[in-house]
Amino acid sequence: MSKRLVVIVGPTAIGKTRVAIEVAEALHTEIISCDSRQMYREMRIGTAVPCAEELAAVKHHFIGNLSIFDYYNVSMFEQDCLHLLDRLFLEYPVVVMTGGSGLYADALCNGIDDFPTVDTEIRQTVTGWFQTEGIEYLRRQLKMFDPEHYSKVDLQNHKRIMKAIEVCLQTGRPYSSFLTAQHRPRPFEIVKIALNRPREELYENINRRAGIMMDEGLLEEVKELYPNRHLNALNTVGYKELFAYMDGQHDLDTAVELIRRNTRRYAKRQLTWFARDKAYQWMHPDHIDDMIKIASGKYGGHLSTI
RNA sequence: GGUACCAUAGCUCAGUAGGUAGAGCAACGGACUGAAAAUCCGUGUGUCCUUGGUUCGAUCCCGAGUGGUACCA
Repeated sequence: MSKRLVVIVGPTAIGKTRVAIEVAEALHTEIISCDSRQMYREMRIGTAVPCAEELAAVKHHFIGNLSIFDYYNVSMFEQDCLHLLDRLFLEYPVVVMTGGSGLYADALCNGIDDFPTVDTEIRQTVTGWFQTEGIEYLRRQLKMFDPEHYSKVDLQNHKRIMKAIEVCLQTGRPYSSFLTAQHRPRPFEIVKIALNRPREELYENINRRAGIMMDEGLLEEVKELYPNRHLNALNTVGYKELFAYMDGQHDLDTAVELIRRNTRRYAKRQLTWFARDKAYQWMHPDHIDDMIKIASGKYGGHLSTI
């Protein structure tokens, strides 16, 4: 019998946690989180991880499984998920995946090209080039190492250029030679659902949730993390704005407003990402019964797609 | 009730010696292959309060109205 992965994505604060839990409960299965920040156990309030009650209701994977000091990336997530699914599908015919990190979800659904992990020293070297020589220097290096990628990459985006150079240095091969963009077949069926609601409502949720996080003690969480604020994991909405407040760059009210604005912008970027994949069925988070039907493979009747 | 000032983008405001307008913030759209809640790119979205008048032409000048603010009563 064919196994099925039900992917439920959506912008931050849309209500994914509740939906995923209800669907997973109805199907008596477990949840895989695809959220690049909820993995860090030190970041709980600011990443809105499911509460203890929710975690007790349905077994969740990839929540609080890492430390902010750990190195982790999409490819590792892909592999970890595939291994986990091998195990879960022995027990369950259907597994639910939910989260807001579109790249992570896609890595599991479609696969991602392999290339060697880059040594820390090489990454530091390239980062140093950017800091001391600037982006134009990076562009010249990339043009030399990998003219093909140079012609395609966003030359304004230093991260993209740096990534490519790092791989070139690590392997002695052009970065573009690793890119196949091949869709990797998976030994299970994938059903994709994307949640959305009127923008105004989404923004109300986001604005309200920022206040709730502050009430729950986000500032205290951030204060504990302050000494490590330069770690990548902490370059995150909700944390960076409060670090800036602690540095005296603006007052607390301003910091909270910036968290709200930056979360809104993040939500828009997520929506743009998900919209590109036409396989997603867009649904309102309140239409859980329909989602359970889809998740169970029962497509009959009217579905409240939006 | 009287006098003065104001009315332009979602908000705060600038401006046009009369030729249908622009900043900041907010907002909107897009890209994305191992740091992705990251990173990067693009876009003014407007009955210039309403209505008469002067004018080839009014957001701008004049009158009236409406709404607001301040002061005097």
